Amino acid sequence: MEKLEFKVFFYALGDYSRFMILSSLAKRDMSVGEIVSATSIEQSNVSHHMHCLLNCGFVNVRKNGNKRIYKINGKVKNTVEKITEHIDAYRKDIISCGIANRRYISKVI
Amino acid sequence: MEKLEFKVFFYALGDYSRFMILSSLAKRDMSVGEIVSATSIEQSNVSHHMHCLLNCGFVNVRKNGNKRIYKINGKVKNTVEKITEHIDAYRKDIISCGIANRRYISKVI
DNA sequence: ATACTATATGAATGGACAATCATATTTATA
DNA sequence: TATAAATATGATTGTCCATTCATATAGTAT
Repeated sequence: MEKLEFKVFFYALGDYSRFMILSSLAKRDMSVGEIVSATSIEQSNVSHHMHCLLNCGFVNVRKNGNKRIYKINGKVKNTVEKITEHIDAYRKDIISCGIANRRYISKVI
Repeated sequence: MEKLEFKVFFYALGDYSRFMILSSLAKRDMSVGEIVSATSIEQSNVSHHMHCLLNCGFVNVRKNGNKRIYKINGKVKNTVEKITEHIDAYRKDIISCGIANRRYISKVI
């Protein structure tokens, strides 16, 4: 594995807002407005993230009236689900680790 | 899954240097000097990363003379191997994505 | 055409953190 | 005990990027 793949993978998936957006889209296709409602992330911020996710090929988009409906890529859906399962399975270990007590991480809860 | 677990998981694993250190330790236990040789990461930087990884419970340490031998945690080893497999499997998709062309990612290759 | 809704874009700001450098600590050996 | 080897620690710096705010664009309906 080379640095480029690694960086891209962790950059794109490693942001909580983007991961939440992808988790929402794993359930069903959604417009931007629906994503905003589902995630409580502010609209322009969602748009910025969608730009990133489109750029990655992690999502596709189609028009419906003046709405844009986003759809998650099948492989990405699989990855998101696996990571979610993994984190849930190791939840206790992860939470008990010292990193969880660092200021910058604790304060964002 | 909550934000805290997510943040910890991606913070600890999502750094390329730390991931390379963990990949090395997945093969065998190593002293700091051996990690430095294996990864070409500068010594004090390795020590900082080991501090983080110890803090996480991702590695354990034992003394041998004036050396410190680090050992990877079994669960983390499993995670590192799975992520490596995953990235290798989706390598082409990841590389072809627009993110890979961003300045800050391209220039680090 | 106008007003309204939905979404996108651009610029600015602040915070997180990896890497580096210098130095301290620990252990071994002469 | 003095010196050398191995590792850790502290402080600093630069960069990346998520968020926010303000505004632009596009589509719809009246």
